[in-house]
Amino acid sequence: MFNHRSLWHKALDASAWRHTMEYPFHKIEPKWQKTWQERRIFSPQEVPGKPKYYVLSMFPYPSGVLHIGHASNYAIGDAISRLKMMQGYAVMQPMGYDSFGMPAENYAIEHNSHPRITTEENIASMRSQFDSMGFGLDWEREVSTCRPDYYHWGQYLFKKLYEKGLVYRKRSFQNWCEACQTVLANEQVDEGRCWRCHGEVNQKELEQWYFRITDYAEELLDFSKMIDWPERVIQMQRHWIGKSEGTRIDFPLQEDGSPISVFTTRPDTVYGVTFMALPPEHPLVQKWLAENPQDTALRAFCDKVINEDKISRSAADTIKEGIFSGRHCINPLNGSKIQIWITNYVLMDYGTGAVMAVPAHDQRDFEFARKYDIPIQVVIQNPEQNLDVATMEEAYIEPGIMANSAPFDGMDSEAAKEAISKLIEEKGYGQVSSSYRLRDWGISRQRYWGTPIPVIHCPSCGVVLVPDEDLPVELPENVQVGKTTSNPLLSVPEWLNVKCPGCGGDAQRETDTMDTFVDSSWYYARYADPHNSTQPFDPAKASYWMPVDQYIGGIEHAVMHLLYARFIGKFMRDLGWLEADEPFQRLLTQGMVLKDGAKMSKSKGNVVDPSYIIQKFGADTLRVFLLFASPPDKDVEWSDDGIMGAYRFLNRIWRLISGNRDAIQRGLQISVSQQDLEALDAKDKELLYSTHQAVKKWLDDSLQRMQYNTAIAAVMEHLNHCTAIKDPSGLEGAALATFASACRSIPLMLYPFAPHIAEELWEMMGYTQLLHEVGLPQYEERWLTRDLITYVVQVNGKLRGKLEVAPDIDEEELKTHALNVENVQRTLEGFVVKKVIVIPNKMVSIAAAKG
RNA sequence: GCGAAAGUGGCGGAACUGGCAGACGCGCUGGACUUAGGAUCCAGUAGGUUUUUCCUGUAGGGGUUCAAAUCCCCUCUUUCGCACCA
Repeated sequence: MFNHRSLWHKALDASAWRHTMEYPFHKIEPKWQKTWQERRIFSPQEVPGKPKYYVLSMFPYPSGVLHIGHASNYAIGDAISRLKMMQGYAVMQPMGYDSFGMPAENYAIEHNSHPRITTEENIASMRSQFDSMGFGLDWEREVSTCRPDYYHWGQYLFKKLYEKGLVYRKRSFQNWCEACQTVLANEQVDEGRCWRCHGEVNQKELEQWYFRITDYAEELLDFSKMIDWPERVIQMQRHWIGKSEGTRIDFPLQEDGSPISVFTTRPDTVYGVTFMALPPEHPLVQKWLAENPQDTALRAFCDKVINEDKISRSAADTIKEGIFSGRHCINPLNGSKIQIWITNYVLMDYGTGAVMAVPAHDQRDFEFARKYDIPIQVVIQNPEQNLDVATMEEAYIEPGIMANSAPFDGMDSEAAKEAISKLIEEKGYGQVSSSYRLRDWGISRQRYWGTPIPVIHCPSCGVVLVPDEDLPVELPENVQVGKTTSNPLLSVPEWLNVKCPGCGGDAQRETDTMDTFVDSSWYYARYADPHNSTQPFDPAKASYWMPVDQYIGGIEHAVMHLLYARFIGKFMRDLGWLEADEPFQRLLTQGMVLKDGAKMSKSKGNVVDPSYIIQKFGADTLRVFLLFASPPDKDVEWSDDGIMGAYRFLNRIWRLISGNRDAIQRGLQISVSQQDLEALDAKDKELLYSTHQAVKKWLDDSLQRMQYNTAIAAVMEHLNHCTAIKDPSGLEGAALATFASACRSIPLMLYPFAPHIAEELWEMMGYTQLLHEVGLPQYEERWLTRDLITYVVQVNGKLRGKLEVAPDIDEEELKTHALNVENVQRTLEGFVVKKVIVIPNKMVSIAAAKG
């Protein structure tokens, strides 16, 4: 907590109490939270014709403790939400819990309890912490992914995907985390380690369920439907999908003519193929192994490579190794005989899982060929320096002039790419195609605490989907969590063994559960109709609320969650459940809260507990600090002094308004004419100008730019102007009215950031409406421009004087004035004026040369 | 290695389309009120200087412009993403 200073611990010391600044946030905050809740202002209904605004912050895993990062994240969402409420939108800001998954299971093991119990306890505890922050969340729409009424529809969605051919099962080598005892999707492996526990990941052959996200690869590359997504996230997704265009070519095997398919982006190098590279996992290799059990050298090599962990195998600097298979295939273009090698550097799950190796023009193939003395054939000549196989030290990967490529010799290689592809298609050797880095999404997890996959395995019928009327397939309760080494659901026979819905014979349930990213890939739509018990949601309600107007979450979800959610969103659209092509119109990736430059974590011992801050300084202080410290998409550096600054700011406001309560109330009753205002003396008129300017800046920063730090700065600046008025109670007439209306704007501008104190001050001024009903503060154009404008005068780019003139001054007159400024005259001595440039309302710039 | 973003006081950060660099806050310095200060109020706070008067200054170097933190080129540093993707 506050370990580098102990100042505030003294704040609770009674002897020092009387001098400590203090506004009654302890009373105010619960009061308004209760009022909001009673009046249900955060539970919007669908009102046809009323514009809606859907603000969604990524739902948390219910750890039981509200972290400062949550506070920061949801403070941003709440600011947007309340701003939109002031603007008159029907605002929905729901909240729920991503409550399935390993952490919940591990937490229960740790506490020797059941995840259902610990999860519900944690949810209750988080709920009260959310409320103590004063977030405007619609709890009537709460969802929790681990409850049967939610995962029922996840199972239903699985069935729909299955029926549309987007689910399949495949036996293959998987990323296996030994610590978590489960498989991981490729996206969940980070530098060869588990994204959650950072344990080592190795390869295990398993049968797994997959979602065919690759069917949507092309559409997922279309980002044109988003209004405002960070370019960074789009780039990351684009790169993750990794489309490359090229050609698929079939190389017939010498022995029986059956084809080996390769994918290449360099069809122009096809005459330079000198060997074929296959990974040990390739089906052909597996077939050869099965047919020739006596080939121990091949067997040993394959076993070794497959069992090598993925980190070292996939690292770019791993030494390339291979073994000659003893077999050959034929290059269909020139009939040459090509050796087939089994290697450790080809990936089974990219392209076709086989590579035509062109050592002269691919660095990896080059290294391999040099190591094993495989011939190298130059087919693209470097126009600047002739390539010689004998002396080449690296592959030549640039374009050049075709050589040793029969009919294409002398052609430019870029042109040859197309010509050769065309020839390949004409002759039926292959076809032009695209390949994606994106893999299908493996959703099976060998864990207990997840959505059961609604499938029954029947010895005679095979895979049978659980009928709709039997959904949800509920998780059994009596599982010895943490006590099983294999799939936990296998240990519950009364759940496991069922009758086949097809033939009525003995059958077994699927014991894998779904990746929790499945749960979070459609929750945004469930919020539109969270209690529907006959379908995932009513499409009519979804049509009102969807898409999400503003989605907020961490950059860590740039690829996984956001890509999966887009995929399922598009699928639900294709089913006719949703109308929008994209579920999230705008995306804000908020920054992290750092302390001492590092992410807060228990292990580093630099965690700040938000409830401690709320208790000492109030939720409004915490929110103002978090929003003021930096723009929403940047990291926030935690600062104890910064908290004090925010607290001081709110106290100053409190003193200003509560201290001048009567004057303000009186001033608000006075009706003033335009003439009265025009006649104000300079000091009071200045307050009028600065009020309108502050409101304008505030509106701009908070609504257009979503830059709350500067919006709050505008309020602070405005406060400074208000407190500069020394004796407000002595004011009267238009001057008092001006002061009162300057003060009146403060709660309005504070509301999205510090809603409790804002409501209290508003009430103190004698108003009875809640602030979101009042609407946004307004400004008038007239009071943005002062009677006199200050022009800066520059000579050759340097500030040489200032000029106070009327806003409607004639340009020529202004130039004359500028040239006559004393200091300007002095600077211009010995110079000839070449040009005078006027920037309206800002400056006069004089270009002069020695003369 | 490839790609992207960023670099501004002691600190967090402002400066939106090129137009007074350092808004606002923190911290610091001095003062006021005080038994006291961790409250509050006032003044100051980029560096230098001849301290109402000019010079330098937005990672460094060049360029475009009347005018550059902002645009262009090169270099350096940091962060992030990807990393045998054929």
